[in-house]
Amino acid sequence: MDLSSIEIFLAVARDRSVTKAAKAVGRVPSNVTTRIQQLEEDLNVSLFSRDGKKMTLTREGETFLAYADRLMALALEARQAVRPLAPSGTLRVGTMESTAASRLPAALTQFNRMWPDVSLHLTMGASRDLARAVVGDALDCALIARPPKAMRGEDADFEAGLKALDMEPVFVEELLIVLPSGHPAIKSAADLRVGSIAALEPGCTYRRIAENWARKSSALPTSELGSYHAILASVATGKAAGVMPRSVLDLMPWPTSVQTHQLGLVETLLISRKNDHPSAFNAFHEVLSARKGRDIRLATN
Amino acid sequence: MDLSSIEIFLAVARDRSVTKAAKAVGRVPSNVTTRIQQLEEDLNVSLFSRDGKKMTLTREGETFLAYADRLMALALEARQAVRPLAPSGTLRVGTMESTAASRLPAALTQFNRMWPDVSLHLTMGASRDLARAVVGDALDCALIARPPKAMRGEDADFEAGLKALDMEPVFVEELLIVLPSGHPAIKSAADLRVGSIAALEPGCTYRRIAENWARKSSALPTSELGSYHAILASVATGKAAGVMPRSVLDLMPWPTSVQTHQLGLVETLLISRKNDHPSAFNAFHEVLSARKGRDIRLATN
DNA sequence: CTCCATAATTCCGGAAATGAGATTTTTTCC
DNA sequence: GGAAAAAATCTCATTTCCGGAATTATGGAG
Repeated sequence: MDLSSIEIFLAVARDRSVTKAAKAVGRVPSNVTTRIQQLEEDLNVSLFSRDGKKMTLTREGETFLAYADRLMALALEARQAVRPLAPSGTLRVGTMESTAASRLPAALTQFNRMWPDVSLHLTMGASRDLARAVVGDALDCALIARPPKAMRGEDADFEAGLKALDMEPVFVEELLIVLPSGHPAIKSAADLRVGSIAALEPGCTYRRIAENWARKSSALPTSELGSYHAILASVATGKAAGVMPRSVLDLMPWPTSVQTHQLGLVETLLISRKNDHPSAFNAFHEVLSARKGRDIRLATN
Repeated sequence: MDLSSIEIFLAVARDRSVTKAAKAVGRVPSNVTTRIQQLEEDLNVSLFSRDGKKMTLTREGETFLAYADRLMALALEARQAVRPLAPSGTLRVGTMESTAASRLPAALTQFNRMWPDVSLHLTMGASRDLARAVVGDALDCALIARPPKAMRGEDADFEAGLKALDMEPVFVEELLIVLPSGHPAIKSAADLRVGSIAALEPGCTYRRIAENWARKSSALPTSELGSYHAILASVATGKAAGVMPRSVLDLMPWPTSVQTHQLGLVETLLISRKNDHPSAFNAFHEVLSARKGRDIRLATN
């Protein structure tokens, strides 16, 4: 029994879907299928009942889920416990607005409980600026979104800066275009019936992805707003289409009255300077890694 | 982090030796070394201090040991918990005298605590007879010693019977010739200054191994006794050399006053009919497997 | 002090497990 | 009934893992 199998199991159990779980843990679906099958064979019990496309836990799966959670928690605790010098001092973490809203609350709570002696300094910003700050030692690490492969050529500086850094994927976000409530479904930016695209700062990767997508088939201007709440308010007026990951949208008070269009999946990376990993950073890294498959994914169906 | 690495870690931690741990978990020493190194790298901490040939736990190793134990226990509990139908009824287990004495007490206690509804029927006997009983459905499973490769040809019937069974190694025993207290050290059977070799029944694998060894350089008769206590008493008279695994000798009341000679390592196998694994058997199998690296090895140094 | 036996590590080749894609099958939704 | 989507299956390249041989290091005996 391998702890990575258990991580995969947890993801499938939560998402009730091989495909989604695969995205969440950064693997390919066929692989997830086989790992689950191996686990089932190893335990000699069927963990999921395959009702067509849905994967629902069997009764045995439910009981195993409880143990799986405890095993992961215990493994994390073990990792943290053997740290020779208890992390202390300050850790300067940079984060995107969206990650701060959706993913960090739980993780930071956990981290604080484990290492109360570390004082966390959170800085919000766009991916570009955060990366620069890490390179320039103004931050110890940051959570950023890297543009998808196809767009990497456009911002050579950014990419060059990343070369000097350690990077590790910790989350996967589904990036959305959010449309006003009455707006018809769209296939491409040409179908947009709004006056602008509402996004955050220019250095924001999500904004760049959206602009890149829009540019192909329309000439909409971008209107710059300060927060995701402001963006959604702007969408609510009917004048703009917003850009945000699903995890953020799911937190918002208007759950149903918006139409969305998928722009694709974007990884969130934890970046840090190579060979400069203070104990507090490693602890933070471990806490984030342990949450990989485990975060609440709110009402994806 | 892989649970098999943790099993290996536990073995090394207990034995303070890569070589012994390798035997205990049924692997080759180089492999054990690598797995420990991987674990250390993964945790980014040094678990053992290599003082020459000894492997002693570091302080971090000590704290990890506690977690390792809990992880293995939790994993076993998880396995047992998902069993769809709780084992019940009876399980007929055959065992060698030696295994019953040294290895089973702890395992059976644990098993009884977990599955009080299973009534265990223990039968003691020689490996040959036990194997026959399993084939003939007089037992559900048995713990036997298989002759080492070199001797397999001699008892074709026995080997043929095993072909029809599932086999899995669960323990490794160090087989010894036990000499009377004043007896000089020996290199081979030719150096023996006793009248006979004291062993159990003819079907006993340990006896056969000893006879095979003796035959090469002496013509000593075998005197057959009914129990290991009887054998040791016979050795104490100075007239015989006894045959028994170290784990049994270690349990005996005369710890120091005997001289021993190593005959080699012999695996203890759990055998069962193929495709005939009642729930209670699987539970028993899991309990034994989980103890692989964990049993108390008494004063090997 | 040197040689020898023992233990750990390193090195290397074959075997097994893993993961990514392509393909197939099944199900659900039009 | 057909199209879309999801899971399972298959294949292949890659990685990892394991066992055995060679190497290094240590402690003990002469």
